[in-house]
Order: sequence, then C-alpha cells, then structure tokens
Amino acid sequence: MSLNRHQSAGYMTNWAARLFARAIDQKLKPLGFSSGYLPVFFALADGGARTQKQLARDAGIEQPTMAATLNRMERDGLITREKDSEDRRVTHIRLSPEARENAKDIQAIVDQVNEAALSGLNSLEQRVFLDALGKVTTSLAKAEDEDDPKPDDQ
Amino acid sequence: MSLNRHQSAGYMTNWAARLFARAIDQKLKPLGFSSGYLPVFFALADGGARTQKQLARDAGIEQPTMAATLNRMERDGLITREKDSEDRRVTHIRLSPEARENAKDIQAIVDQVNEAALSGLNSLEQRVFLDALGKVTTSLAKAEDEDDPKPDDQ
DNA sequence: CAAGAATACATAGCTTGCTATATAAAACAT
DNA sequence: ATGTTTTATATAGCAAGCTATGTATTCTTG
Repeated sequence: MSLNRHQSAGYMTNWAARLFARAIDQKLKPLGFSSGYLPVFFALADGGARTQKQLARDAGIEQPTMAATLNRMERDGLITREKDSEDRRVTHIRLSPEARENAKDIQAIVDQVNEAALSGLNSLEQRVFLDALGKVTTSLAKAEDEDDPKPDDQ
Repeated sequence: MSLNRHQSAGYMTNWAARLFARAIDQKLKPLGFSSGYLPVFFALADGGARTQKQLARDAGIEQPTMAATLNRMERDGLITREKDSEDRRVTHIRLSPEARENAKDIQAIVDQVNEAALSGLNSLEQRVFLDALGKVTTSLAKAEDEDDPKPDDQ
C-alpha cells in the first residue's frame, strides 16, 4: 500500500487549487476582494445583469453556494440586487460602481498569479496543461451526470 | 474586459478540484469516508504513527485544518490519538483497525475516479498533465515562500 | 536555575464549497 | 378556476480550507 500521491491527479489538482486560492486571496485582500468573488466579478464585468441561477450555472457551483457568495458581496458593497418587476421570483444582480473601479487591478492580479503558476512550463506544456484541464473537467462533469442525471442542464 | 475563464489556469484548476472532490465524496460516503480524510489515510496506511504536525506538512495544509480533520476522523472512529510519554506536547496518530479494513475499497475508488478524470487524455497528455501539476505546485509554493518566508520549512 | 524563546496542539472565527429542504411565485393542466 | 408542478431563491447544517491567537510544555541561555 505505498501510493505516491504525487501521481494522483485528484490529489495534485486539489493541492494546486489550494495554492492558487491562497495566492489570489492574499493579493486580493487589500482590494476587499477574494477568490470566491471572481467568477461573479467576471460574469458581471460587462456591466450587465444576471440572475442568481445564471451566475451559479456559469461558475459551476450550486445555487446555495452562489446565494451565500452574493450575500457576502452585497455586504461588502460589491453588487446590487434588484427584483424583477414581472416575475417576482427573479432577482437581477449587477456589479456596483465601486466594484467596477477595481476591474483593472483585479485583472492584473489574476494574470500575475496565473503567469507565476505557469512559469515553470514552456509554451507547449502550458497549452497541453490548459487543454488537459478542460478535458478533465468535461470527463468528470459527464461522469457526474451519468450517476445523477439532472434535467436542468440546458 | 472579455476574459475567457476557460483559459485561466487558476479558474480551471479550482473547477477541476471541485469536480474531483464531489466525485470522490459521493463514492466514499457509503464507507463513512470523505476526500478530506484521504491525505491522512494514505500517510498512515503503512500502519505507523505520525504526529499532527507531520501529517499537516505532508498534506500541505495548515495545522488547524489538520486538527479539525483529525477531530472528525476520531469522532468517526478512524484514528486513535496517543500522547507521547516523553514529550507531552506531542500526540501520535494511528489508523484504527476499522479504517484499515477499508483500505482496498478506498484505493479502488480513488483509482477509479482518477482514471475516469484522465480518460479523455492519451498517455502522453496524461504524463504532461501530471508533470505540469507538479511544476505548478512547485512554482506557487515557491512564490508563497518568497512573499512570506517561514523558517519551519525543513 | 529562572526567564524567555520555541514548539505542539487547541480554539475562535471566517470563507467557500456541499446536500437537503423550505418558501414563494409562476406556469400548467384538468 | 383551482390544484399541481415547476421555478427561483432562501435557509439550515456540515466539511474543509484559511488566519490569528491561546495554552501548555520543552528547550535555551544568561
């Protein structure tokens, strides 16, 4: 039973993800931002509005997780919520002007961390790595679906 | 400001890590195990004892996180804690016999998820992917160290 | 040897993820 | 038109990660 965990894709992916999050969170902290806000930030960066459900699906997280994230972002003054006048179940979420002011800085930090992370790879390896991540997520998402098919995946 | 997040290593790594964890947790649940227990499980699978500090360093997580994980594992009857008789600060942690009985099943589940995740890659891509994950963690860990040098990294 | 530093672990409080379930509104179907 | 189903969001409770800090014990050093 001697397993080399450095050969385990799941273990290494989890480890890398934690290091990414730690690096990003450290650098975003002075801006009042954190890694969990990024998917929302990028989804809304065009200035438009999205519903909670759209944001969750877009970020690949569950609805209650997105609800909690949006609560923190609202608390921190980064988003606004506006009830739809026609369908009162729906809420439209937008970035606040204050959040949008930080766009350039946030983008720079994200780029910087990604660049540092990939600095040990040549450009071919970088391409294969990103491509592989895409294929891995596709495979895992498909396996998840087969085990537990949700109809709402449109 | 139109960023394709599928090109962001950090975003994709985080996404893949969540899919890995979800898949593993689903399959480990019937055994009373979860993904957070795996690093401890593998570190102790040889039947020997480790201290909390050794386990945390080995798993690449912080000491309080490991303390919480060990509390849950103890609650679930998967480990035993034994105070060192010489140095009363130190606790020796071992897998319980019950935990060790599940070793083969757990290994099989981990292998199965890893295999499914990598099924879309040919063997060259798999090698490059695992190698890249190693280099990415090395780069990120080094950057972390440079920002905030801890003396205890022996 | 006593005082201070270092070490191992514990605790508090937060974030970001999950599942399961509740609630309210809208849509559908008889 | 009302009863059922679907949809959007909310809430509860847990896991696993983090930082900051507390506590007890051991080591070091003057």
